[in-house]
Amino acid sequence: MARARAQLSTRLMNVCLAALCRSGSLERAESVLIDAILLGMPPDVVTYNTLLAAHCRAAGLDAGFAVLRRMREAGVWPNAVTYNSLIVAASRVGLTMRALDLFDEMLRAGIAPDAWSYNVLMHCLFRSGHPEDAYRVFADMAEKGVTPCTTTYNTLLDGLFKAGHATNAYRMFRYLQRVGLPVGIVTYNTMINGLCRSGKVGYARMILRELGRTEHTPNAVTYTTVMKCCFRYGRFDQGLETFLSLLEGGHIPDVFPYCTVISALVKKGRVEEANAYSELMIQSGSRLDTACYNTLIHLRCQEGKLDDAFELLSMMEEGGLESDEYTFSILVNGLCKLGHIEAAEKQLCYMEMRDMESNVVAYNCLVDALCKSDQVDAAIRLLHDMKLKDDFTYTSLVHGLCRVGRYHMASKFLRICLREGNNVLASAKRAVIAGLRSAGFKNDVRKVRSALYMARLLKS
DNA sequence: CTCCATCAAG
Repeated sequence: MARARAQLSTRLMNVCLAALCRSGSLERAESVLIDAILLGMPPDVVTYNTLLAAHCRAAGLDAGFAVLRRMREAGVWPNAVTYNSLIVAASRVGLTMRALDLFDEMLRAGIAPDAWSYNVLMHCLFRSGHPEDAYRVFADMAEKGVTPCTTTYNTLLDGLFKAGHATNAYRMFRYLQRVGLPVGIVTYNTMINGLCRSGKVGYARMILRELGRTEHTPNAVTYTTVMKCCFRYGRFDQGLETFLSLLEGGHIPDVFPYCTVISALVKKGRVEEANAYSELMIQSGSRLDTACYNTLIHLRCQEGKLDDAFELLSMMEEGGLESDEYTFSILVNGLCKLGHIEAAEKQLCYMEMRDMESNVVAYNCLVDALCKSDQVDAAIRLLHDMKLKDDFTYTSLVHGLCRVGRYHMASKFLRICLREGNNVLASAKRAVIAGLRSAGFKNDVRKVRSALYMARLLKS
């Protein structure tokens, strides 16, 4: 009887704890735990799992491990949910090997992975660019007799699209429908998004129409996906209408639609409307994350209000949000466009100090700005600092070199670029060939042509 | 009662 009462109160405490964790009051959740122990309510595995997931979200994987130690000290054994949360935390920061190790550790500890374990592992492998391993996990799941759920299929479909297998994803979707496997609104959203991004707009429209004939209700994600698709394919007014129809439906519970429409407006130079929707987003009461701030900073830069942009940056950092590679590329781009090349270089230095995983876009902005202001040699020097270069890097550089008449150097970089497996825009290729020809470098024209031919062969 | 999937930012 006393035991039953203790279990009931533990359950109540867990509900309370989960609510506090959800609202971000981790400290209060911890003090509730202390009070509960003092009052004789023993924490159980759910209590610790709740705290573990919250700590992982707030402070990362190591904070999660600290909770794992605490639960072991309290004599509470971790279960599949515990490991699932840790795997997610590892996956979130790109620690794929760590996630795989945790999965193995779970097996060694005699804890049977559930569908969620397989789902999170699959997702981790897809997002780290290992689709083949993800498919293997899916096969392994079936072999171990764990039934895939909606999330499993949704993860798989999205992964197929992201790995460039749109046709396979489409077939898989039809298969799921045919055999009556779970297909929900997330599945439809995944399909519409994937088809759009892989250029199969007609198919995307077909799936959207099909969605309208089902009992599933399109949600904010559906609207955002459709909007983005419109903006992508130049149907600006249609995209804006989609946003407005979502707005008419009442309160938008999500920042995604706002960010989508604001950046589309900024790109069009319609900053007044962008400002109006920024206000709505801020007033909507949703918590602004780094992407929201980045969108707003981009808007300020585009307006030429650099002081306001940097003020937003400090607001964001004071709010406990970290700037990311998007923030830096937006700032570098904004500074360059307003002629503050040195300040842009300073931002790149900050970025180097932060040791961010991807800085190629920020570098590209500066390379492009240097090339456009005829400081091609400075751009070439900058290229040496870049760990990774892409098509944009070389397109800017090749165009820049052609503009100042250095066609030989341009052809040299074009060939380096092709050798590295990169490419440049067709306009840059034409500029090089036309330039070489006009300068009478017949030999170079031949070399460039054969390099382009080789690159095409290797592609197919 | 606790853990996963779809949409936004250059």
